[in-house]
Amino acid sequence: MKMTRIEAPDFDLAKTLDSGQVFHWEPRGSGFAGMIESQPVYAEQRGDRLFVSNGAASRARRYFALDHPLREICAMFPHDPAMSAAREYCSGLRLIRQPVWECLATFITSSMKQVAQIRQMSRALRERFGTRHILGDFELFSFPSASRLAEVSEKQLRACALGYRAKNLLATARRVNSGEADLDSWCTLPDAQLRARLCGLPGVGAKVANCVMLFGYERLRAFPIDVWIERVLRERYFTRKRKVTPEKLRAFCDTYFGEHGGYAQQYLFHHARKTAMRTRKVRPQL
DNA sequence: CTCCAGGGATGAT
DNA sequence: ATCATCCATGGA
Repeated sequence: MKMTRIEAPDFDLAKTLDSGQVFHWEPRGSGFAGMIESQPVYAEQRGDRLFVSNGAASRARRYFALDHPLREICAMFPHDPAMSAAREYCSGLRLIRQPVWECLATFITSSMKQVAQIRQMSRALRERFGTRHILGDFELFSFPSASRLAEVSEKQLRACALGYRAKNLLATARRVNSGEADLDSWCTLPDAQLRARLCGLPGVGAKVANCVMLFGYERLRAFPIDVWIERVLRERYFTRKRKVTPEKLRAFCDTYFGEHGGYAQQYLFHHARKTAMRTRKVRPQL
């Protein structure tokens, strides 16, 4: 396969794709294969260089946010023990610029699911309702558009293991398809209004809205609070304090972590999740 | 087997 | 305004 070389300092492709922000990239050869918008892409990292299949360089640079000043962003994180450990563990992790609909739909399916299951649902939706592409020896499927999903049945979505999420995804797809929810035009809204619009969609609450703002709309201040982050906050920032209400957590996150709070959040999330997985493997009991 | 997962909507206090 | 419950599914 013909490849194009991209300079990619301060970037870790594998870590970025394994950090729970995007769910469809799969290991192939010595790299990864996935879709960027409607283009099939193979990407492989060698040191500070990223090699991508021909014709994908421009999209890849933007998708992987290689223009984010990562060193400066990390330097602006708060300096506390939890944050420092996460910063060191997650070096090279970047926040991807995802297509908004794909991001929204995927995170509607994410509620009360593990990352491995979100990947399975994403794959099922793509294979059944997306468009098939061939790239060398690889077969890839685009994420189905809102108009495509708007015409399938709830039963078909449940067959993708969506469970109770099927109804929400279908209802949101129909609102987007009808134009009642114009995701593209929302990119000019200030954070609070964008969040309010997103939360008006079926299956979208504060957590999913913040994920879509962060991963889809590039609102780097958005700070999703899920079960992992809440655990980190209670254990590392609110140690031995009673009456830590959701509002207190929210207020703390929105002020303490600053301008790039979403980056800080992703680093804390990835660090917590990966270290927990490791200790479970090493110590099965207890 | 039990417990839990990148939660949200709804109805009861 | 908080709080409890239910919602499907499968990994660990």
